[in-house]
Amino acid sequence: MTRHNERVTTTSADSGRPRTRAGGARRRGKGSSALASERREHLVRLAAELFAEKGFQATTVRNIADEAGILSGSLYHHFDSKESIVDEILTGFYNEIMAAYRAVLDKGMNPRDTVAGLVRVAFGNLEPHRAAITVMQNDWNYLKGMDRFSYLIKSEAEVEKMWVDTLSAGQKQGLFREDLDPKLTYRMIRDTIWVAVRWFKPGGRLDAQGLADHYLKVMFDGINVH
Amino acid sequence: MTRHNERVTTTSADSGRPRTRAGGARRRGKGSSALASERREHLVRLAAELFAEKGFQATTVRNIADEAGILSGSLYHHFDSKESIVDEILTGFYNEIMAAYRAVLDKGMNPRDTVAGLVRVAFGNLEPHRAAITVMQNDWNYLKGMDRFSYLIKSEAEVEKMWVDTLSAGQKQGLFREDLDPKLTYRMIRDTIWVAVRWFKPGGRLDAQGLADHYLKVMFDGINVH
Amino acid sequence: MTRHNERVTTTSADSGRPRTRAGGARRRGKGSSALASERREHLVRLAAELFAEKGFQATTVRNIADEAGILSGSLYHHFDSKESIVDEILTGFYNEIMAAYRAVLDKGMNPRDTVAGLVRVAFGNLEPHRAAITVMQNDWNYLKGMDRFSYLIKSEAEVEKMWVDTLSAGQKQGLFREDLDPKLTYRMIRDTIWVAVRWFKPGGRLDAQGLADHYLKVMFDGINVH
Amino acid sequence: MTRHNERVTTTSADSGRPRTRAGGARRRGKGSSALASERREHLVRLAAELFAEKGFQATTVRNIADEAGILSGSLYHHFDSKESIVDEILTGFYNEIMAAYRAVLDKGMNPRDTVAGLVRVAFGNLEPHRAAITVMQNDWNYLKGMDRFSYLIKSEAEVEKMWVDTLSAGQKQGLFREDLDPKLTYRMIRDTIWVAVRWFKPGGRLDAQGLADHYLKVMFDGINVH
DNA sequence: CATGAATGAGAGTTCATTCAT
DNA sequence: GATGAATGAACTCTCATTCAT
Repeated sequence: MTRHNERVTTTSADSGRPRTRAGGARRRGKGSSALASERREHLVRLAAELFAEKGFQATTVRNIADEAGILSGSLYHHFDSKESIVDEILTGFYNEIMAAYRAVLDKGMNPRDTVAGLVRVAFGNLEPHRAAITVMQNDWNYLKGMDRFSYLIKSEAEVEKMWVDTLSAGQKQGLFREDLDPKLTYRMIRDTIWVAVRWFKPGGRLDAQGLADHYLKVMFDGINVH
Repeated sequence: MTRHNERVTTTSADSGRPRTRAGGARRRGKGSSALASERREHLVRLAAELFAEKGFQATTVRNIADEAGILSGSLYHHFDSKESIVDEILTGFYNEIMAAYRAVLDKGMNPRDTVAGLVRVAFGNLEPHRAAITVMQNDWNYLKGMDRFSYLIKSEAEVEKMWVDTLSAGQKQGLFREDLDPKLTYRMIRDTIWVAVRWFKPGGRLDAQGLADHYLKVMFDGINVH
Repeated sequence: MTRHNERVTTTSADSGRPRTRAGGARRRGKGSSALASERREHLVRLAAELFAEKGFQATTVRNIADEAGILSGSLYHHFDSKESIVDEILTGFYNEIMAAYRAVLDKGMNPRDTVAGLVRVAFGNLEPHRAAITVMQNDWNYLKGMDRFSYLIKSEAEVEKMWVDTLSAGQKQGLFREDLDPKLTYRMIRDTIWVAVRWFKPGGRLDAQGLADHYLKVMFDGINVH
Repeated sequence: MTRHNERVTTTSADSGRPRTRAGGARRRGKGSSALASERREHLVRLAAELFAEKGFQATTVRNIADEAGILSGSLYHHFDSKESIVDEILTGFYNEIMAAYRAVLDKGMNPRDTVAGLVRVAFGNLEPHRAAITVMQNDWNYLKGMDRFSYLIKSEAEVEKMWVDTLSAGQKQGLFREDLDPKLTYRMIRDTIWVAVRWFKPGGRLDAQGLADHYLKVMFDGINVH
């Protein structure tokens, strides 16, 4: 359970991604396991901050180790590799947001309320998953080249389908304008939300839900006076 | 004329940024200058493509040299450093877009048309400056830490002022809704436009101006049916 | 305790010289420290030999690593840079000799005996600090250009003061000829001693103290028969 | 006559040192030859200044070319290599000083006056050959490793013989103290003179001959009051 | 004679990773 | 679990030198 590189993706079968050093015998009592897990999560959080601040490539494993007060080699007791750390960060984010998105859809609301719900979910993740989202924004171009992260592409495709279906349904029901390209519209909405992570400061003038409200206003009715 | 590190920033006084190796006597005839400049620009374009594709850090100078069919050391005949190449890319982009933005403002149109004009300028740069914009999107977090690129921050501030002033004027004239935060709105608009570079493919279904039209519709009137 | 770049200069306050990579948390037990220090000193000695033999610039870090039987990159586990190695070499030498000089002065002998004492101290360092002195003689011109080594200039000034004061006092007391320029005389003495490192071979006909005796004879009474 | 790498050593047969590119046909009218020679000498002087200031290794051919207002490649119209430039500098110095030393010996004076003459010759070269002497002092360790400069070692041996013979003769004639080692004494004298180049400033309080006088006083009679 | 572009070897340095203790 | 030493590959950059124009 606390093996290296653990990732539970609820969406895709965890097929075929490599799992280095997996075979070794590693059993432990329950108590220490929990402690180990805590330590591990702590390290992941430290790493996430650094990745967000300086970028994945620019962050060295020594940076992370320094922050944790250990030597860089010692990190390899907890993680297979630098990649597996960022993997853990992103997986955590994706698991949560996918579940939240599905919960919105499962409510079976009308398309307008569904869209509002999805937007609120996204903005709601801005604070708790700030680091993961920042990494996605800044380092996606680099990470996407690695087989290991192909699951992100799959999840992204699933999210796109959720949105496009909802937007199209909204058009059919006369809620949304007919002259919009659902795919294009989705992309704009998505990007606008996530990119906010670059300047959003928790504890600033507006909190995440205030931002969501502001954004929904513009998105639904535009900036013009009608 | 063909000195290393040449950059003409129309905005900021070019004060104090280092100009390596420039000191020596270097005067030249005339004809060769144009040829040298062509070669140089060719190399810059090659580098821009690679930076856009793989990221600034992940692109090695050998990658660039390989692409140009020369050895990595030979690049240093044309450029001081890897940084000075990306500098040239970004400066070219900023010089052009700043001039275009100012031209829009100088027309003295009403705020709505001005906003439309600014948006069209931005989308219009998506194709010719695709690489530069991609680098800005993906590597900004890394580049911003370097003194050398502080001019980008200055330019960015100037652009923000253009937008915020225009949006505020529009609100005063009753063109834009009063309940919008101009600064927040600007940021959303800005990010939404630039981030499009990630998926925009020249020669696709919509060209840049088609995108601009689509975007202006949503921005001005929202996705709702009124 | 075993941090990189450690240097204890007893003369100058260690103000403001950079201490790369030092920031991270780094605390240690005790026993290993001594071993680490031994390894480090061994490497410093190897490097010193090479610097003395081939010059600082002409000695590559790969040369040093080869001599130590490791890879060049591994040196950076122990030292920040090539410069920090030579720094360590020179600091060790300066700390020792400054202390020895001060000890001579603290005895409060008459100027003639003091001068003799200083000369003997200098010659006495020829063997144990042969490499450092050689580097000072051959590479000073290069090293003096670096901020990092400004402490050498300060120490040198302090030494000059010791000598000039002693020589002047000797003149006042009628021990040394009045028609000598103390500063000029000091420089001649100093250079004559240190430059001997170029041909002095430990285990040769004369040992360092034999040399000192020979030199003192010439210095005090000249080569003429009186 | 104006071929690359020209060196006329009056001492040693110019045996076997490589002469790159020597074969090529290169004839010229007398007038242009003189001009070329002037240009060449100018470049050598520029290079000598730089070598003296920064050291041979630390001076790049670009440094030299910059100083001359040309491109680095253009230097190779005048010289085979960086080494051949320093060779020219040192050869010029050695030719002159060897001739001057021999002239002193040829006067057949008594050993004391001969020693004084040799010392004055040496100090007299401090100003006109400051750069060459500086290079010898600072870069000798590096240059001595190259076959090309073996002639320096030969000349040095010849000079040593001149001195040692003179000092020994002086001892036999009862002019110099018996308890001195001639070889050791010679080395001290030699080093003390040349090393003065490090701090000797033309136009300072003492000119070269003033320095020589000061030095001869100390050397002959010591610093003690008798 | 000079230019300008390129070569090719090698420099110092970085860094993810391994592993015996 | 952690240390500390090391690996090995790669990186940016430098520089003497060559040569077609």
